[in-house]
Amino acid sequence: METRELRYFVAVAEELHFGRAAQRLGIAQPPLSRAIQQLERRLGAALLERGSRGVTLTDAGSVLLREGQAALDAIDAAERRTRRAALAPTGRPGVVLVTKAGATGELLAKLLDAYAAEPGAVAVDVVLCGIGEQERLLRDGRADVALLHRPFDSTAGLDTEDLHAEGQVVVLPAGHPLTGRTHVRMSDVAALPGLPMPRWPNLDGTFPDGAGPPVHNHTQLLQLVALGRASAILPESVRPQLRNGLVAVPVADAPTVTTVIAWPPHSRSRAVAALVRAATRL
Amino acid sequence: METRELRYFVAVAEELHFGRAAQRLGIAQPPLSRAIQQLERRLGAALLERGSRGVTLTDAGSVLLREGQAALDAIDAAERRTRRAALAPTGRPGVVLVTKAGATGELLAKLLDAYAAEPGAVAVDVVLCGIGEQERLLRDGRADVALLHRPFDSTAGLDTEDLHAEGQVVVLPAGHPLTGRTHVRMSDVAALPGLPMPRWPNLDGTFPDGAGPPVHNHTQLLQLVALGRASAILPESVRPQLRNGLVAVPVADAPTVTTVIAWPPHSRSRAVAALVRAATRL
DNA sequence: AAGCGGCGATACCTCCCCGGTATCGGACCA
DNA sequence: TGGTCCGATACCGGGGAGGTATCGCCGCTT
Repeated sequence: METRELRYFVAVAEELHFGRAAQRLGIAQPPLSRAIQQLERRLGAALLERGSRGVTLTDAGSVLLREGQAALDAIDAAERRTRRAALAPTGRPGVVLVTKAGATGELLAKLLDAYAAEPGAVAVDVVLCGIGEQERLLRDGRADVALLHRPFDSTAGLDTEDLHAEGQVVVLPAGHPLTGRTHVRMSDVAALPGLPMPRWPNLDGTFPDGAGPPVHNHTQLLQLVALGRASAILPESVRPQLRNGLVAVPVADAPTVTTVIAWPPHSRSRAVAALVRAATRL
Repeated sequence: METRELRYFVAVAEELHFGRAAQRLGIAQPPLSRAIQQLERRLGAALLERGSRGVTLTDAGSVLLREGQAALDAIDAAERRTRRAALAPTGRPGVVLVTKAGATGELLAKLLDAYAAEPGAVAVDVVLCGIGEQERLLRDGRADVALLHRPFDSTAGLDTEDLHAEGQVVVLPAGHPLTGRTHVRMSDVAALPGLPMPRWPNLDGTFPDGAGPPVHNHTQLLQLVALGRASAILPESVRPQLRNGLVAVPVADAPTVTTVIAWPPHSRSRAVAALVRAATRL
């Protein structure tokens, strides 16, 4: 199977429309139709159901969509990492570390310090990205190592090492009745009148249904809490970042948040290994 | 990057010889040279060092070899799994389970029984393969789920669930002085005169250097032990398989062997999920 | 030192296949 | 029943992949 065919199929499978897929690929529609037919013939499998109501995926098509996306990511990763390796004349390319904006501030600073103090340390580019994007950045080669937070971030398909575990707190506007308590339970928070949990965007940018206000980052979120429009359950380590007017109360039965360092499983980079070693020694 | 280019590069990088690589690929040498040059130009990276003493890999080339092999495996997996999905008219393709020949006999039987008793169970093809091949079978789509043994098998890049932990025993010919002991230590075994540890083949079929006899499977190994030519450290569960003339003595400080069930991280197969659930309930 | 063999690069040719334009055919709709 | 939306088909042109022949370089031989 050629990557061209895979890219074509993934485009059609995502758009479920030959015309739009062709446009997105920058080619005309007829060659796209032909390429997909040819792919189906060579695989001996019907991938798409062409109905008058548009195009739908067959079971085999769904499999190829998932597996094909993973394969295309692997190819992108190969290309990117090769380019990066070639840029480093010393054989010591820099490392790209990715983490969520607004999280792990202190831990990240300590990690960078500890690593920089090691002999043979190389430059570390820190990339801050949106929710849920880290795994993709690691898989397609735009990043070499990530700081993730279980159970929020998926670590499937990555090698990880646990760094830090912490409980969670509910962040409330100052003066809220619950702020007097030494701790609360999840059920207390879920039932708060007028302070719904906010909604985070899905990977495709849309928002799930629900009552809470849509938010894109932690700053927005905390501002909404301060305005009395929302409540938020966050790891304890947000406490130092809380502005005046916000109070954090421990949630006894919220799941523990574990900060982990993660990297692609077949990584053989010395720099990543050293970074992981530094992290585990923190 | 096209898979054709990747395949060509991987062939050259593995052979370190354009002529042989071309032969292996079934093409002539000049187009291969051209394709590699073009790839290097497009990546803006030197991948190979052409010296009069043959071809060597640059740093960037090493990166592309590793990443490229992973990407090609992902593409093979996409193709194979799509084909398999298309063969199953009910949307319930069979599952391919892979494990080492001669190991996990009892556990595997129990697992297959437990899974078969579940509603909606599908056919399970059991593939027995050689040492160290399981990961590759999972990654390139020839298998869907595997039984592995830590710490011998690498589980990098796979999702796993622990099933069973056991100690190890040293297998000796009956009558050997150590067979009177209730347990031994690694240092006792390492120093045994005339009973060296056997050598297992590497992934490419060659054998590492050393004193022990080369072996390919457990039957060979146990026969050599019975002949007084070798000793072997194996998981406790081999005891029932031991023929007369062989004695097992627990090794107190040998690493614990954990049997795990493993599957590709992005697997969405219902059947694999059910199999894993059945396994964890054993 | 000249010859020779091994190996990758270059030159040049051919043909396939990819992509483009024009058009068709069926389904749904007013 | 004409319109239009959408994928398939027909046909054409150009680029690129692969083949053969040959070159250029290096190291070995005697």
